[in-house]
Amino acid sequence: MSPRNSSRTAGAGRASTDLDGAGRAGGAGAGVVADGARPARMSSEERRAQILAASIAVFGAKGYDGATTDDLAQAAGVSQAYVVRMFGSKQGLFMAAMESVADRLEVDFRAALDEADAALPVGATDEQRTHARKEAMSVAYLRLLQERGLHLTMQHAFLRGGDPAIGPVARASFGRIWRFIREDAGFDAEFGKSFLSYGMLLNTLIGLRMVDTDGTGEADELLALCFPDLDAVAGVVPRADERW
Amino acid sequence: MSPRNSSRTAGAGRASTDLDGAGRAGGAGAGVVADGARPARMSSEERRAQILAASIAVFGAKGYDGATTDDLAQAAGVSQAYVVRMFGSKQGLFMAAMESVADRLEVDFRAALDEADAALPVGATDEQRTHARKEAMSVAYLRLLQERGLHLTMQHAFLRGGDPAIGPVARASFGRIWRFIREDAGFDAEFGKSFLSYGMLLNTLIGLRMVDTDGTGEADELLALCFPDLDAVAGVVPRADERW
DNA sequence: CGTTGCGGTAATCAGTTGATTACAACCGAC
DNA sequence: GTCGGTTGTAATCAACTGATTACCGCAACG
Repeated sequence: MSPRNSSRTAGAGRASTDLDGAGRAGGAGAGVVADGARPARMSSEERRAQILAASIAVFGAKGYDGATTDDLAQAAGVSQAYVVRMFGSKQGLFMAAMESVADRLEVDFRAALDEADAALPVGATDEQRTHARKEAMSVAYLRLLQERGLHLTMQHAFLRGGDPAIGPVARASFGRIWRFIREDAGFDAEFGKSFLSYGMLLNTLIGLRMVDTDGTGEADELLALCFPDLDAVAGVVPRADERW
Repeated sequence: MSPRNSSRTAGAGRASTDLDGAGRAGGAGAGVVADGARPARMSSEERRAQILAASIAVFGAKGYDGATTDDLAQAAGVSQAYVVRMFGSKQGLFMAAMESVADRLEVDFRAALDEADAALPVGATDEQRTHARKEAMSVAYLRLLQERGLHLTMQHAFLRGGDPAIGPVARASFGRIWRFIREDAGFDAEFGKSFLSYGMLLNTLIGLRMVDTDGTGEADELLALCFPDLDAVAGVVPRADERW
């Protein structure tokens, strides 16, 4: 009966009425294009990446239960039916998103450590090296705030340990990060604990949208302690009024 | 048409997780009773407390979006319509639950500090006293694991900063705890930060249901570091297979 | 040329779910 | 004993949502 929620259909508008110019887009490039933009056909691999990125943003803002497959689809610019089919289910998409997040964390951490090593002056002590590497980890973690929703998607996943399907994936992701810190990076357990603690506190402050709520200043003393460069962060972090 | 989900009605549904003693005795009988038992009429104040306790357990396990008003009602042993009417809306109930959690945290922290002071040997140094008080905070926080769902309800609330109604309540609760640590308890900001960090990491591990998943042992080195008495905790914390 | 496969959507279904309404049982006060 | 405020419920509504189905259009290929 009802045409379903107005925007359940795919974003780019006119789909079926395509008859007109029907133009066609430059095949090869498959650019992101904006313009008056065509729906643009792309490889399923590209679409997959696009949907994953959009999902991370949306899941981060609304959580697993709070995000509808329609939200996800709209954010990615495709139809609701498509996301469901491509990932089998909303659950499948969430698990893929979480794995994507863990991948990204590992990649960025590894790169940060390599850079820290490369930037080390010749003849630096082990202690100096370790310190630089620890610092690099934190910086990398904060820099990832630019990846919309990454921290919060992770946080939402970490609350779903009781889900028979998602739980194992979430634990595995957490486990990977821990293993990276201990084995690949070679930090001691004590640092591992405090680094993760710090990370979870940051995630919490972000989830609370405390960075920015310039009003009350509930605990901006804590904010200042947690975010070395608060101003820089404030421009990137999700705002309180931004439902998403 | 359909009589709604079988258990949407109240029925003699078992009282929530909390022992029957629950909030305390007080009232004349108000037995929880089992038997063939009548639902038993109670004062709205008692009901309110009962629903709140049940809600903390359920919201902790399923989150705000994941918990249905029917889940909440069943856990409290009342009808779905009743919880909605008593708190106005599911949102209202969640906000009340979060405030209840913050109250409980503050009360227990305060009591723990008082006890620590009382237990201090005469002539103890300031440093000894501070150390004992810090230790008492952590112990109190872990002991609160017995309050089913408290940590996870908090954690869920901390992810809803973007909600126009819940966000302010969540931030206020967090702010209260921070203010308690800094002003009432008088700890320095550095401790405040590391205490909260530790707390958020604990909440994460609990949300992941990592305590217990005896299987993989993803990161039990970390668990051992975080939980001073892991065995004691394992009996209380929600298990992975326990959807709620 | 046709046909086969794939990217992609509209329409729709079936099950949920928060809220509302109307009504029932109970208890204390007068 | 009955009247009124409460405690509490069954039934239902209207909206939403994840998934499924059936279909469209393009491109490459033989």
